[in-house]
Amino acid sequence: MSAIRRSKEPAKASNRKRQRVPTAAALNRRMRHTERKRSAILEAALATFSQYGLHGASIDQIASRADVSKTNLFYYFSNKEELYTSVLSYLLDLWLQPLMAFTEDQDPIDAIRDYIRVKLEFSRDHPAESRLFCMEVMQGAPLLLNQLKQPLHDLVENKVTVIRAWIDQGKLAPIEPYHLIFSLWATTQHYADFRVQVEAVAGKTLDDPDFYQETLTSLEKLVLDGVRPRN
Amino acid sequence: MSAIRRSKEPAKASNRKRQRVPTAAALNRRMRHTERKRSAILEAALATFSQYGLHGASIDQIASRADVSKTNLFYYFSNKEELYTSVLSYLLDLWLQPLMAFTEDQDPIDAIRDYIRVKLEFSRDHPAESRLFCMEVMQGAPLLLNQLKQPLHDLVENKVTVIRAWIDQGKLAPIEPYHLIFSLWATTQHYADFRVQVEAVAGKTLDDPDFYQETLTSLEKLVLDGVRPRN
DNA sequence: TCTAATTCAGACCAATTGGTCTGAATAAAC
DNA sequence: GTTTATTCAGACCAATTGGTCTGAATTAGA
Repeated sequence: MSAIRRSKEPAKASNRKRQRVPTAAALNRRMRHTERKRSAILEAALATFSQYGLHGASIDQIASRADVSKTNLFYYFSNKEELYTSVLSYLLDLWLQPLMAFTEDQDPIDAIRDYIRVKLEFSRDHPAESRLFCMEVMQGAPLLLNQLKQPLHDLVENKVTVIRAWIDQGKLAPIEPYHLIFSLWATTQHYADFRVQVEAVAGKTLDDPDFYQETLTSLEKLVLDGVRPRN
Repeated sequence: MSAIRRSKEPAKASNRKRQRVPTAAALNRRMRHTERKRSAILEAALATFSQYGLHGASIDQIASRADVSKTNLFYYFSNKEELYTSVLSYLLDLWLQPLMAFTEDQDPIDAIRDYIRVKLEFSRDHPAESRLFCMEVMQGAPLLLNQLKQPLHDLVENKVTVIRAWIDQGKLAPIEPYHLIFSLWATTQHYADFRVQVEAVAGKTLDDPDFYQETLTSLEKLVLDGVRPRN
C-alpha cells in the first residue's frame, strides 16, 4: 500500500543551526522506512474503518491493530480525518483502474469476460477495500465525491462510447451501456460487500477456490448468455 | 411503519391504588397514538442511521428529526441499541418479502421479470432501508445475523429448489441458482445503495420516471437475454 | 560520539454523547 | 375535578474518544 497524500511530513529538517546533509542513500532508507510505517498504519486503518465505519472506529483501535503507539500514529497522520481520506484516495485509484482496460479494438465479449474476472479477483483479494468504498459512497461520499465525481464521470463516459461502438458494429446486443456497467459493478462487488450474507446463504465465500470458480463461471454465463433457455 | 419489538411499553397501568379501567375505545386510541409516535421516531432513526451509521448518528439528531424531545424519545425506546435493532428487524421483514413470491408453477421468465420489478421498486421507494440493510450486512451484521441467518438460509434454499426444477424442466438455462439470486439482489439494490455514484455517472436516479423505466428494461433484457448479439 | 528522527507510555484535556433525573405543563380519559 | 399518560426543557453525569503534551528511550546516520 502506498500513500498518496500526506500533509504531515516526518523527517522535516530543522533549518536553524548548521545542519547535517544526509546522504542520498540514507534519505532513501528513511523514505522507505517511512513508507512502510505509513502503509502499516493505513492498512490497519482500512481494516478497521471498513468494519466499523469512520465514527465507529477509534484511533486507539487502529493504532493497536497497526502495532504502533497512538503518539506514533499521530506522528504520521495529523488527525483522524486525514488518515481516513488517505485510505480513501488510495483505494479510489485501486477501484478505478480495472475499467480503463476497455478499448474499442477488443472483442467485447472478451473484454467483458476479462472485466468480470478482474473485478471478482478484486472482491476476493481486497474485500475490505470494496466495503469501505461501498460504505463511503452509500453515505453520500461526503469526503470522496469531489475527487470521485469528475474522473469517474469522464472515465465512464469514455467507456460508454466504446460500448456504443460495439453495439453499432453488431458485436454486442443493444443494451444501455450505463446499466451494463452498473450491473457488472454490482454483481462482482456483491461478493465482497455482502460477504456475510453470501456465506449465510451459500455457506461459502470467494476464498474457497471452487466457489470462486463457480461464481466466475456463473456471472460470465449470466451476463453473456442470459437465463433464457437455448433450444 | 409499524413497530415489531418493544421492550419499553408506555401506558403501563400503575397497579397500586384503585385503578380506573379504560374503555376499549380509549385503549384503542391510545395504541394508535403510541404507534404513530413510535413510527415517526423509527422513521427518523432509519433515515439518520442509514446516512451516518449506528455510531455516526446521535440520539439528539434523531430526536430533532422526528420532532420530539430526547426525553420523549427515551420514553418510547429504552436506549440507542433498542432503537437501532427495532429499525433493523422492521426492515428485515420488508427485505425478505419479495423473494417469497417465487413458486414453481410460475413461468420462470415471468417470475424473474416480476422479481426485478419489485426489487427495483423497493430501491426506488425505500432507498434508506436498502442502504441501512447494506450497511449492517457489510459490517458483519453483528446485530442482525442471528435473526437473519436461519430464515434467509431457509428461504433461499427453498427458492433454489424452485429454480433447479425450472432448469430441469428446460424452462431456464442451466445457471447456478445461488448466483442468479445474488445477481438479482446486487443489480437491483445497486441503484439504491450506490445512488450518489449512479447520479454522478448517469446524472439521474430512479426518482426520474424515464430513468426508472430505462433501468427496468435494461436489467430485464440483460438478465433474460444476456449481452451476446442475436443473429 | 553527537545529532536528529523515531518511538513509547502515560498523563491529561476538552468535546461529544448516551442516558438519567427533575419538575412542571398539557392532554386525555374518566 | 381527578387521575394518568404524555411531553418538554434543561440540568446533569459518566464514559468514550480525538488529540496534546511531557519526558524519556532508542535508533540511525554523520
